[in-house]
Amino acid sequence: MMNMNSISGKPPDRSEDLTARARIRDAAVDCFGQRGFDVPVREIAERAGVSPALVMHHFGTKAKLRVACEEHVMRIIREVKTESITTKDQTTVLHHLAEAEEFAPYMAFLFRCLQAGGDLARTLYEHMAADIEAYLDAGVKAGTVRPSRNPEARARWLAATGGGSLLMLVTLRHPGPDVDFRRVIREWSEEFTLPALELYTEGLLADRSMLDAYLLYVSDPPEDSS
Amino acid sequence: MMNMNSISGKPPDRSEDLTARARIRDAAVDCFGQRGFDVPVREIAERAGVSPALVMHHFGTKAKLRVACEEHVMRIIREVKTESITTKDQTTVLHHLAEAEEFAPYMAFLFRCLQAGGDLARTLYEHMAADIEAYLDAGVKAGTVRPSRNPEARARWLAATGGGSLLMLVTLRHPGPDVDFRRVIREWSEEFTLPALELYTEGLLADRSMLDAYLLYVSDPPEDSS
DNA sequence: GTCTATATAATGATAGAC
DNA sequence: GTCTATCATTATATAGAC
Repeated sequence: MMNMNSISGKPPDRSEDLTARARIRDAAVDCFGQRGFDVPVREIAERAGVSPALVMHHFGTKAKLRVACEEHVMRIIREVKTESITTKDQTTVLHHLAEAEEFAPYMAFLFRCLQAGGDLARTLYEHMAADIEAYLDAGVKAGTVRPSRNPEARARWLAATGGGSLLMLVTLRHPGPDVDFRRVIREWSEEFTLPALELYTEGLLADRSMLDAYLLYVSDPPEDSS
Repeated sequence: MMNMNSISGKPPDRSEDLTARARIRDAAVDCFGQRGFDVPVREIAERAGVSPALVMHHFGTKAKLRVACEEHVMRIIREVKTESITTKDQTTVLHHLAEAEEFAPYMAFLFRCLQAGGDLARTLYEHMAADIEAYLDAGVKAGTVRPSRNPEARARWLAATGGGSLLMLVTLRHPGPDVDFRRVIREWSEEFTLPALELYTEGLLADRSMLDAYLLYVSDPPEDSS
């Protein structure tokens, strides 16, 4: 559970012999991830070792630069996912990514997307939910996971609570611009693994009355006042 | 569970016969809540019906204006909470607040604080966790809630997942500046009540192996490599 | 392709009249 | 207390030389 740096494939090329365009894009991914999307173009240019004007020359606007970063990161994630497709455990791929040193910038970037909203955030959320659903479905078939009345809703809830609680920890504990993403993941694990596992295993409510009342309520709604 | 607009006390005075200072502060609460803390001072002034210079005259800087808003909102929340102290059900006070029309601006503001981080966000989070812990503790004593190995951690997890999932929905579904907070709450309920209740009642994992393995792991850690 | 220099726009904040 | 007018800063984006 703790030392599975088993992501084999090529760590994305970050060597110095890249085109300026690629260097700018990589610098932008780093800056956006560390400091959020409010980071000035000047800083991205500085990190890439070029002038601010060259950034605009290659990408037109800051918004387009961001889109290019999103596409690039998504492509990498997709590659890693399809590459580890043989691994049964799709769900924890993101977790492994978070622990692997060389993918830290991409994880930070994805996190900023989740924080800022937008198309990529929605896509990411859907992917997380779909992965969780498939994973749980396999568990149900294997008998290790309880079946659900609505597996899709359950997966979405798990994605929202998992990602959301992480989002919460970051905004609470890292008010400054720079986020040590791996540290947050560690804090999250230390603080929440016990209660989560406990609740996932034993539940929270001692009796079924609330659930039954809700099921009765939705099966026979009083009146629709929308 | 669905029509408890039972918050009796005075809806905060929003009439037109307020000092300009109070009108500016109220306008700021509205703007910050709807549009986030990036809203220009000019817009706050416009909504308050005064010049931007008057805003600075009364509050010095935008940051101080924000602090004044935070203090004002916290004072109102505190009043409502102490007022409904006789109600056993402290946890759902915030939920009722969210549904009550006249408190919507304050809830939106609090949400923006949670989204932006800072001192108030931490305070809010601690309050949520403390309320939940007290509520669950009463449930444990009454026999309706299962006991936990670490009630405080459980309460914090519930606060983080609850607030975090809401945060997630907002950033995903409301990319624009304006947020219809009550609508998000409604979506959240419709989408997540079933899976949450199901999981809280029946659990997720069919057997105890993961929990037991974790408990064994923490009781006898392999080696500390920090 | 890459740079320096500059235009343009937005925003927080100030000066000073009334 | 309240306003108009303005400043200073910062950001994105452009123009044009090399």
